[in-house]
Amino acid sequence: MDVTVNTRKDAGDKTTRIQEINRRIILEAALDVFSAYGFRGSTIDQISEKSGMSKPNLLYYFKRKQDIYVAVLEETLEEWLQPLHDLNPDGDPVEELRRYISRKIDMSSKRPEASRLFANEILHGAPAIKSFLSTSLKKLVDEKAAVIRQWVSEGRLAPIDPYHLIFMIWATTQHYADFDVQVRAILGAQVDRAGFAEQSAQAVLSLILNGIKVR
Amino acid sequence: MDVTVNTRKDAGDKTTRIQEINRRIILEAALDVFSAYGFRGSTIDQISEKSGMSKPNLLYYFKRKQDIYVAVLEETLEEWLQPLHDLNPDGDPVEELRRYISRKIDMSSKRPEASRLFANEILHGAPAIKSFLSTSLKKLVDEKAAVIRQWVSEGRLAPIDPYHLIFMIWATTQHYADFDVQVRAILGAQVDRAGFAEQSAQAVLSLILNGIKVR
DNA sequence: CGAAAACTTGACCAAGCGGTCAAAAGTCAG
DNA sequence: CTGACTTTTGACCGCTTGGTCAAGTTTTCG
Repeated sequence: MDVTVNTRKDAGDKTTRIQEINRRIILEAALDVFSAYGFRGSTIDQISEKSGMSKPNLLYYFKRKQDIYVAVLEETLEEWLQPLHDLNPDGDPVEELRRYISRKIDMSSKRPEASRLFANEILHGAPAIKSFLSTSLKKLVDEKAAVIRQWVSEGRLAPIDPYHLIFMIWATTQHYADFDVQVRAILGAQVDRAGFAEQSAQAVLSLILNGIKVR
Repeated sequence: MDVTVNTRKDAGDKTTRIQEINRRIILEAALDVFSAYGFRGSTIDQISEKSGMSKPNLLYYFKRKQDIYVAVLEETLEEWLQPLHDLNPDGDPVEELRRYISRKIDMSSKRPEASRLFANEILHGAPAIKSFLSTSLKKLVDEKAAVIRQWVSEGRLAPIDPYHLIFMIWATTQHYADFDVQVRAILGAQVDRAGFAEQSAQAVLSLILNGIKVR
């Protein structure tokens, strides 16, 4: 089981209208279920129930449980990496990173299931996306790390290893989604108050940006 | 299933020498297995194989799979929180935080299984330790957050919300353990080179400490 | 309309897995 | 040594779960 992030639609098997709709429904239900319980912890029955579809019917659209899982991952991956893609070498370093961090936090708060899905997958050795990580993802990160390194060498950012900076941004921005129950246990009801997301964003932003600003 | 972090040894049932030894063996094997596959993803057979013990024998020491899981969590929790416990209100703020971060990174690099065990548990809603999180852990964090807040109000640290600071320290220090495969996919072999742990520690330390130093 | 294709489902199967049990093997105090 | 105990195990059970299948229903399109 491994993802190549292909653009589907192999050969000439056309997808019908019903297929389009039902795949959508299944993948949405599957994201919820897989992100909550992990691959092994989720059952096809849960997904079929959540999608209001009989199990054999669900298996009609995706031959195996793994196929659903891989499809969900594939679907969400691109969206998840878009902000990093958009990091602009020609922009202002601090402003670019601020925007990157903000978008990551925004995504984590609006689609925590996606964040947890990846967290779980990677936590358990990334069996389904290992090759993706060491090809496409590595390439993207190498590219953006070079940009950051360039900024540093031009004296527009405090000296910091670009890879570690990226890891730290990932870690901090996804923490609130992945470890939500822990954050809730400690902060209680205020997590649900309006403005909490902004407040967290502000804390993360100020700490990281302070750490990388030239002084 | 829920942990109260009790000190075991209920009533007067004495533990024999053999019990002592075998429980140890089982818990060690269980940590490996559970941290790699999660609760649902692990099987009693895996644990019994890893511990070189027959399944019924293993069940002789722990009646149910959950009991093993809870015991492992319980065992590791205290150790895991020790560094935060040791944060000294009377020490130098920056020095205290440097020591805290260093110890967390050290633990993550030396016992990544423990880190992953918790990460997985929390990621999936902390079914076994939810009550612990909102009692003991909350109490500890509240206490230490007050210390940090005090430091800030005395002008010995840059103004930052202490809770978010703690979350960020957790996020960054545990990232290298929890998302090891991703880090490896991107950085390749250098992860195994001597000094990598120190290099990561340095990056995390410099960024966070820069962010909280008064200037 | 009518038939081919697409879609849906109840019933079913085999493997995996948590857990039991009774009986055998080992340990240890008196 | 012996008998009470602790420990160990092979065989087994029932439930869950991924996946199949044949037969039915609906959609599509000439």
